[in-house]
Amino acid sequence: MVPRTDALTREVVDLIAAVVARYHEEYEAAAAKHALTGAQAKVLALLAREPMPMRRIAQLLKCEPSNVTGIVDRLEARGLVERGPDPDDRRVKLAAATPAGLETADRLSESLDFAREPLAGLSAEERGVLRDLLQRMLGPGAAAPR
Amino acid sequence: MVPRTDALTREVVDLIAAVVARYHEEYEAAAAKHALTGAQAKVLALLAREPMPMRRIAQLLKCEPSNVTGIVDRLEARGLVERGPDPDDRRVKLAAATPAGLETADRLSESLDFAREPLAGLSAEERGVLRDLLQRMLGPGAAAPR
DNA sequence: CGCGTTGCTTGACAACATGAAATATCGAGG
DNA sequence: CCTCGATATTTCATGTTGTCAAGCAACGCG
Repeated sequence: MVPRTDALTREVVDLIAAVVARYHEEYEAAAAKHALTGAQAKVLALLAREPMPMRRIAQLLKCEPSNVTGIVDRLEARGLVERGPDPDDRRVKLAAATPAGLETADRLSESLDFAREPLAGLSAEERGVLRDLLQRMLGPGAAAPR
Repeated sequence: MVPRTDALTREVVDLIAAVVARYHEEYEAAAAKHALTGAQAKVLALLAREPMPMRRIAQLLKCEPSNVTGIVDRLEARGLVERGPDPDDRRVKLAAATPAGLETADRLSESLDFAREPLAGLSAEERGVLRDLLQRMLGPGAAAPR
């Protein structure tokens, strides 16, 4: 009987699981350094790039809008984020990072570039190969969202 | 000024972030199919391989033992897991999957082999290269825990 | 035996997550 | 203009995950 999944594929899947675990660990640790949770760090990073409606945050986080309300509440309570009106639609609230929020986001992004250190062990050529393989693995819709 | 992180590395970091996001999505979705949360699925998968003390589950999940108590409670309430005594140490409780738990874990693992499909687009040779690169990226302590 | 350590649970609490219901606004059709 | 369905956000209830501190039972060493 042919195994549904061959040994090599399984090995790669396990390695990916290890990468995922490691990524999370480092992400949470980096966020914690600034007294943020992972979810808060994600939202702050988004808003540091560009203000956006609550609804859009929920879409990017793939969660319910009612959840975003709480996360932004907590960021706002700490002065890292502000809610403002959308001039074009009074239903919408635009969340935006405050100057303090931008500053925190900056310091955060320095810590949370996971794999900068791990990747250092790879030559530029190898990083290129890795990029191509990951891109093909993720398929066509893998425009990097930075 | 030399950028702290070059464009290629940043690209790879973004791709890894995308892989992590995708992995999570699919993992949660697979777990939800069996009315399990991600954490419950992880614990069940561990116990399907081998019974183990609560303490060890906490170590593998990198969380507090008191947290594991709740997760195992919920799995036990659904008859997927059982707590038994450790013959060698009466402080220890060995958690083990029940037959129903094993069955659920089996069906689960079929859904949650992330990247089996994505990896299909890669040749065996390419998967080998990917494995080597990921291994080197993760460093020496990357023994696959399956 | 006595005592520090270990394994697990309990309780209080915060964050995250979902779903349903309430409110306000928008936009299209009559 | 007015109604009515759709959309954006919030609030509330509820459940799961996570932490930490405290408690209890059992271990094992001196």
